[in-house]
Amino acid sequence: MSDGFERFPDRNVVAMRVNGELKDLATTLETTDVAEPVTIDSEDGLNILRHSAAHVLAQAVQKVNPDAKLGIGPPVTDGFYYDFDVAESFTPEDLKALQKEMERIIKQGQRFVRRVVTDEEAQAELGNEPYKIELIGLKGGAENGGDNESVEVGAGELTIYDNVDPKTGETVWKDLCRGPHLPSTRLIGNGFALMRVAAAYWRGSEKNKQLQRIYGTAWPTKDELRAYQTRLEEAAKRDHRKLGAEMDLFSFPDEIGSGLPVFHPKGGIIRQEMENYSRKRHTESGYSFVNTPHITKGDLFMTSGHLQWYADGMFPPMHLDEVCDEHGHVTRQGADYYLKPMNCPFHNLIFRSRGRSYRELPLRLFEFGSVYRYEKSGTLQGLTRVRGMTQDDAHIYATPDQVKSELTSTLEFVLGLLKDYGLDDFYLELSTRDPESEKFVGSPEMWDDATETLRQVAVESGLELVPDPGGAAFYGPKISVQARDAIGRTWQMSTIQLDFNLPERFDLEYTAADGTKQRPVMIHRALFGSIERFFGVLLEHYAGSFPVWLAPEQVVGIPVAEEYAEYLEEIFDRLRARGVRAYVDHSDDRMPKKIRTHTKAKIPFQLIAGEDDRVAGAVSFRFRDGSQLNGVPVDEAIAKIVDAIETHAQVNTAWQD
RNA sequence: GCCGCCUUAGCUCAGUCGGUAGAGCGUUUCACUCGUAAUGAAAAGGUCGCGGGUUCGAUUCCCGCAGGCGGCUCCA
Repeated sequence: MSDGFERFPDRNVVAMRVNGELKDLATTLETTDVAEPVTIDSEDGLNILRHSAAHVLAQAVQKVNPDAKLGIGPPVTDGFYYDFDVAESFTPEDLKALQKEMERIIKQGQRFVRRVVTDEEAQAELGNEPYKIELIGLKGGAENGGDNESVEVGAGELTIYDNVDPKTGETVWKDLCRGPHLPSTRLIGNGFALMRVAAAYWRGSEKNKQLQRIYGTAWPTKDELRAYQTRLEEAAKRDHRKLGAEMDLFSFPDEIGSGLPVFHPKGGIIRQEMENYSRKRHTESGYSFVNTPHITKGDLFMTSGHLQWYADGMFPPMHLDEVCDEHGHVTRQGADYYLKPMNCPFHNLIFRSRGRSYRELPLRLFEFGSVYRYEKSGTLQGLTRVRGMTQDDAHIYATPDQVKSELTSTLEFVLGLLKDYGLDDFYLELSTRDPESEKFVGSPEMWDDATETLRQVAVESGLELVPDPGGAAFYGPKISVQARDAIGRTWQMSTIQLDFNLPERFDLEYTAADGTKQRPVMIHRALFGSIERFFGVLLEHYAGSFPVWLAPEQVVGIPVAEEYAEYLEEIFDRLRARGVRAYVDHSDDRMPKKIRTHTKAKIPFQLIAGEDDRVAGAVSFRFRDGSQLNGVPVDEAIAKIVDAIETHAQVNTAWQD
C-alpha cells in the first residue's frame, strides 16, 4: 500500500495514470495497480493544471461575490474558463482584483482533497448551486452532456473536491468535480493570467440563459506564459484586418454595410493574380466557364430546398412586379426575388438547358460566383466571414461510375492548386450528417452511399482524416481540406461535396449509351471557399510578405541621388515590358528613408542604383529581410526577377547562388 | 441574434473632474542631392461615430441607434 506521493517523489509529477485512468497523487495504490506518472508539462498535466486554475478562479469569484453561481470550468486549448451566473457582468477591473485574489489562494497552498458523495449528499451540499444540481441530475444521462460538462460530473461516482487550508485543515471552498487536480494550489505558480470576459449560453444552447465566462491561460512557468503571450502578439501582428488597412488592400466602408468588403487597387492586383492563375489551371483541367446572375426568383430556391431549410441565412426577398388597383387589390401577382446564397441551382439549370449525353460527362461547370448570405451580425469577422463573397465554385456532373475517379482527381487538383498558392500542410475532414437533425434532403441510404464513397477517396489520398459528425450540408456529405498556415493555425479551405439529391430535385438527366435516361451525380467543389476568405488566409499566412507573383508591388527603384533616377527608369521600362509591377521612387526622401518605407510596405525587391552601379551597368538588390546583392548586371537582375515571378517563388532573402 | 467592451485628424493614440481639442506617423510645400530601416523646417487636416435628452453651455453625463472588437450560438 502506498500513494502517488511515495511512488513519484519528483516534484514535476502532479497526477498519475492508474490502470489507464487519471488519478490524484493522493490516491491509494494497491500493489497490483499499474501507475504511470503524469508530469505538469505533459498534455494531461497541462489540462490538470488548467482545470485546477479554473477552480481557483471560481473560488476567487465567490470570495469577491458570494452570490455568484457556478457553471462549468473546464480546461481548453492553452488555458481554461469558468462560467458564472452573476447579476453584474465582470469588468476589466474585476479581472485584476480576481487575479490578485487567485494569487493569494495560490500562495496559501490549499490542498485539493477528493471526496466521494452520493447524489443526495451532493444535492444537499450544493443547494445554493442550481447549475451544479442540474448537472447532477444529468449524470445518469451518460455522455450526452459533452466533454466540458463531463469534467464536472463523470460517468461513474460523484465527487466533490474540498479546498483545504494547509495550516488550519479547514475546508475553505468546494466544488463538484470529477478531477483529478494538482496536489496543491501552490503548483499553479505564477504562470497564469486571466484573459477576457465573454458571455456563453448555459450548456451551449441559445435557448438557455447566458452566463458570464472568464477565460484564463495557465502554464507551468512564467517563461512559458510569456512565450504564449508573445505568440498571441505575433498572431495579432499578422491579423489580415490590420494588414489590410496598413497595406491599403481592402476596407469595409460603413456606408456599404457590415461584411461587405471593397478591394482597393493593391488588393485588386492580388485578387486578379489569384483569379487569373485559378482560371488557367481550371482551363487546363477541363472545366467550362459559366456566368450566372446575382438574383433570382424564389421558385428556384424552392426547387433546390434552400428556402425550406435556410431562408434564415438568406437576405429577405424583393417583392417585384405586383400591380394593385385603386382599392389595393392585387390585379397582377408579383414575384419574390432573392440574392443568391449559392450557385448550384443556376448551374443545374445550365445542365438542364438541353438534353445531355453520357459522352459529355463528366461536365465541369466553373464560375467565380458572387453569393450573398445574411450572416448574423455577431459572426462577421474580417474577410473570413462576410455577407457578400465570390466563390470559385464548380459543379461536376458525372455518371455514377465516374464519381469515384472524379472525386479522386478533384481532390488531387485541389491540393495541387493550394500548393501553388503556398499552402502545403493539409489534413482532411469528413463531414457527415447529424442523425438528430431534420435539416437534410434525400434518403439515409443515399447519404450512407455518398459518405462511404467520400471516405474511400479520402483514405486513399493518404492524408490524415478527421471525422466531423454533423458537419454536412443539408444536401450531402463533404470532404474538406484543412490547411495549416505558417504559424500552425488550421483553416478550412476547399470543400468537395457529393450530392445525389439536387439532381433528383432538378430532375437532371442524361442519355446513357443504351439510350436510357439516367440521373447524373453532382459534385460541389469550392477551392478557395471564397476568394475573400482565401485572400485573408494568405495574407495572414504570409504576414503580408507575399510571394513575388502575388505582391501588389514587385520591384521598387531607389536612386541613391536624383541623378540616378533616369538610369533606373531605363531598367524599369524593361521590367515593365516584361509584365513586372515595378516603379521608381522619385520622392525627395533620403535614400535610407525610402528603404525604410518600402521595407515596411513588404515589397519583395528594392533595386538601388548609384554611381558604382551606373558605371558597371548594374543594380544592387535589397531584400525584405535586409540582405543585399550588390553590383548585379542589369540583364541578370531582370532575368532573376522574372524567374521569381514565373516560378511563384517566395523571396525574402538574397539568392545564394 | 445574444452578452460585454470600444468609437477623438488618413493611421496609431493622448486629452477635456461639462467651457467646441493635442502628439507621432502619413500628406502638401520649401531647403538639402545624399550608398542600404526615419535630413530639417513650415503648412494643411477634426460639426470628438449618428440621433435625442439633461444643462446657460455636451466631444465629456444619460438614453437610443450604427459600426468595430472579444466571446456564445450559427456557418447551406
